[in-house]
Amino acid sequence: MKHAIARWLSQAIAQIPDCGEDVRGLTAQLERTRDAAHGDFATNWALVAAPRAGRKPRELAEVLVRHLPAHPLVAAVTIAGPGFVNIRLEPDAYHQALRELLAAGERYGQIDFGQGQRVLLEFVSANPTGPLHVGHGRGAAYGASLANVLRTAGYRVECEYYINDAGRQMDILAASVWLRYLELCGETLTFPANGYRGDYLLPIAHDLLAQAGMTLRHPAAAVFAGLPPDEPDGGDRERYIDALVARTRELLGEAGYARVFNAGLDSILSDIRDDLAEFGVTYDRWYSERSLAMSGALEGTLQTLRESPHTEMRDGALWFRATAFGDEKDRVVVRENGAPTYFASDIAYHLDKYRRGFDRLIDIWGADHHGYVPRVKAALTALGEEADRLSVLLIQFAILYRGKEKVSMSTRAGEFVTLRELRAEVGNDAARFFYVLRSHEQHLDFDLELAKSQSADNPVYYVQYAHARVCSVFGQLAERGASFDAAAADLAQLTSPHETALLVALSRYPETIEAAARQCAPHHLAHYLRDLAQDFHAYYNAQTFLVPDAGLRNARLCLIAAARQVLRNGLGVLGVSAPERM
RNA sequence: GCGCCUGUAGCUCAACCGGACAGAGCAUCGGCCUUCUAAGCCGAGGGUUGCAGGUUCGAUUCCUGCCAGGCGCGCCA
Repeated sequence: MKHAIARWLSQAIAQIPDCGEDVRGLTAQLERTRDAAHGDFATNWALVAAPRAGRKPRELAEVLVRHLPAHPLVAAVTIAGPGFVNIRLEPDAYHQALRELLAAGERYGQIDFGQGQRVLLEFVSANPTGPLHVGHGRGAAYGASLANVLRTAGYRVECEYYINDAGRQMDILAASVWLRYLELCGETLTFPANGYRGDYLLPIAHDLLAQAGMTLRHPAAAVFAGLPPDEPDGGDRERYIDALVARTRELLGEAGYARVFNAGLDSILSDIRDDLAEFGVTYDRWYSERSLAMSGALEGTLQTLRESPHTEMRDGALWFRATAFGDEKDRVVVRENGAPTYFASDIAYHLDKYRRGFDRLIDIWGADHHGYVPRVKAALTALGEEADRLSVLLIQFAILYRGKEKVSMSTRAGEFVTLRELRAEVGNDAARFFYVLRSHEQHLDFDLELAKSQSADNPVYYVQYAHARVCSVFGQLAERGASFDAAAADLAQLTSPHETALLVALSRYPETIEAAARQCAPHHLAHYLRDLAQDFHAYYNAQTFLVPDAGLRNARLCLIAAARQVLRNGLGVLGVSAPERM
């Protein structure tokens, strides 16, 4: 609907004589009016164009109005205020839109904004060193909802999870798994301060013991002999854990080490995968960091960097001159000891993404990684790629509350930490909805009590209840032995304020999808659905739908059937169920 | 110290590329179930958009400077 009006306007503007190209080329900004007295839509074209045309805004507005041809949907065009052009639609415009909505069904809201552009969306990508926590949950809900929003808006989206399965943290995990295994074998040992201490390693160690038996066992004395002191003994926890990792490798040999390493990785990764799948978050591809090394992509990238004028050897390490591309500091890509940094893998990974032919790359990162953005973009620029094709969306932290009380996020307190626990307590629907209720760049206060409450306070139930209520009305209709006949509906009778409000709200759905896609902001959709539910509930309380007059009854049923459709479509995009009864 | 983000009603947050009178929910107060689900509805009060300037027809939005909070500043990932 908005599209049609916008096209009509820009065509008229292009026809206006006595204006420069720059003025005619200005696309009209078309907005919904805030105040019904201003009609349905308003454009500020005359105000924006006036300075460039060297004419007064109101005068320009008059010229525009004179050049607007008649339009079947438009009832009146008026000039108001400093030079707004207000457009009032024919009531029938909304009735037509309602018919189109019902005909489109689950496709209603699918628009061509993205024009089939290919987008690669990478999100969560948490290190597979432990279960996902509530912070990852927000990234998961946001990423999955954004993927759906973009798909609905006409993009071809692929979702990807980058598995950080290389590097020091994974070695520490492997060593931690092995120590737990040794404990099960009967060895007595002191767990390292910097090891992974979580209980989730215990079943992994158990499985390892069940499958490998004692073949990986070494006496604790041999494991710890000659290691530097750990932190509790006045030593350095980092140096200690690195020595322990080296010892683990040495004693287990390549095959044994790989076995322990993979036991940890596979188990944790499949847990993450299941957790996300249960949360309605699925990926087209799980991309392994290790595969970059194995395929030679990493070495290839390093070679290109070495040969480029943008790196230099300094203190035995290979440095990338990031400062030449606007970063604060130069960055190491290959350490003095010959090992590539995480940054090196990340350059290779992003380069690979670019080469896979996407029009646009989107990375969703935790806000604590924001300092990392300039160096990645710098590296891509240095390697001749357009850094602008990559958008890094930073997602702020979620803070859990139980009522007024902040929930401690520390593992030790035994409070909520994992996404799995959160889902178990509040349910997937509430979790998905709450996570995307706020703008991603805003800190999120997540109230567990509210998310669980089955009341009007809870926006999830509020929206779902609207859907269930429509279903219930149709149930009643069937019980009374009547049926719904859209063709018999006399839509012209939908004239009450509640009906008008609902009609307008329904017509706004495609625009909401567009706004959410343009701004990568699924929260617009969540807010829209709440507003739509509100319009429906108000209507429900004010008027009876199942009236004797068949024309009116079917018209009202058309309207609420449309509301149900949009609620279902919108909730689907957010990954929230639309129950038929509650 | 430097860099990025955020300051909007008592609380949590919206405000589409700079638009018309800054909007919701919660909380507070007052009403509505013999009637399609009260997990609902109706009404009321509540604001110097952190502060001070600037840009212009117009600023919550853009610019500058302060103040407050968060995050980041590793040959970690």
